[in-house]
Amino acid sequence: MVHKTKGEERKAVTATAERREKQRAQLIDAAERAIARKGLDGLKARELAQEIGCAVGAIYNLVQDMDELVLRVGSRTLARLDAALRAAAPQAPSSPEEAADALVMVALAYSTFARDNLQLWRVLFEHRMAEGAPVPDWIVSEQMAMFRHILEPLSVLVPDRSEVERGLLSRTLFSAVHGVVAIGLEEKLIAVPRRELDRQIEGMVRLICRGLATDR
Amino acid sequence: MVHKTKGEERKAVTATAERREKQRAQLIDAAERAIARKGLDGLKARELAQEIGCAVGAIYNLVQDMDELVLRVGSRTLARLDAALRAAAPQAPSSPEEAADALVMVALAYSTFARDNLQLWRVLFEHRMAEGAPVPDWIVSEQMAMFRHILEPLSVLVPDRSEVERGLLSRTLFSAVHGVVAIGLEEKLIAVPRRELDRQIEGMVRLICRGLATDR
DNA sequence: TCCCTGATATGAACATCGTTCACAGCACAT
DNA sequence: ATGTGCTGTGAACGATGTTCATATCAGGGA
Repeated sequence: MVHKTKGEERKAVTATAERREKQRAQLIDAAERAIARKGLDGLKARELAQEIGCAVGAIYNLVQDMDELVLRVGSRTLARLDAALRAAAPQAPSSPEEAADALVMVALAYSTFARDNLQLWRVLFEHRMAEGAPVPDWIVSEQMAMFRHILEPLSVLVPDRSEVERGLLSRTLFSAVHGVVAIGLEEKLIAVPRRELDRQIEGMVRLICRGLATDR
Repeated sequence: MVHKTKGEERKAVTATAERREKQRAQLIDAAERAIARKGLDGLKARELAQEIGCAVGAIYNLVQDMDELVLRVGSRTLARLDAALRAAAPQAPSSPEEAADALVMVALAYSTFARDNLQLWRVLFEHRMAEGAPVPDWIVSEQMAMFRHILEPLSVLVPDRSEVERGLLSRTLFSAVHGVVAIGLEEKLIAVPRRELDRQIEGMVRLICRGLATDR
């Protein structure tokens, strides 16, 4: 086939690429299950190959790296987390009190999600790119999207502050809640019972909200 | 040597054990340097062996595991962190205002330490025990000791709350600051400049302190 | 219908880990 | 001097991610 038109190429590509896309989905599914069950270190190329029924080498036709695979699983997790946070505070608050409630709800939803998806959630923060770390930009934008769930109630709570100020604040608030959850679920320390953890989270968020609302 | 007295045994042991202890210190030094320079993944048994001038197998006479080595490095880091936090708030505060200042100082010292010892600091939280994870109890007690730097000012700030309540609060406060620092230093997201990070930390701690002080 | 060619799948091979182990050498008591 | 128990040695082992020569296949032209 010396001469190959665009159309022929596309047809040929779509024919095989369909299978490929399906198998790629299977691969990500398998990887997701493996991580959820055995953690990030439990992800083995050979096990995945066996599970989706192909040779080890074939994986590298579906995905460039193991890193890319982890990233794609992370993307799914991030999407589910986003949905969970959205469900926690469906409509925009119309008063500072509602805003505070919304922030508490989002924070507790975050805690619940992390607990229910412990291993997958950990991957979002544990995983580090190898060496030169050319972080894909779609990851960055996905991360930013998560702050939105905090940014909206925050805009109701402190409407007088500047946009960038609220951006920083939302990031700080998210990070604080994340820290409490992360260390609370860390079994290296004495585990905190769920009730207490949720109580601490709510208390902290309310303290910050009250402080923000009554700020000079 | 059918019969060996206690004295003989001790003498024999101390003779070789002295070298061993010295070499073990060298090993931990080398591991610390390696981690500080190249991160936890840059810690290789063969490189360590070459650096301290022994065979790979000899490492396992000085240390049971690579895990134990990481733990020992972590212990050192924790000790330095403890010293840094102690230096940040030397004397016990005598008023709620001083207590709040002390907490801010400790939080900023934490941020500074994390920034200046990024890789070593990360190991404290990244590292996970293999499988059955029999976490050594000296690690736990060392971790608890860190909360003390927060617990003391907190006792001045909210002297009416119960002991256990303050314990939980100190843990929560630590976790919140840790979260802000951890995500702030994460290069997977857009890096936050140091000034802004410190400002956010101070702002958050002051908000929480004010909320605690004026709590009904 | 029958190749022939370019893409794809295969799994053995490779590099690199942590860890183990049979063996050599050494220090020291006898 | 001599044997004996400890200790250092580095080759070997078992995993692991990744690559690559080779086999297989799909599908379009005579």
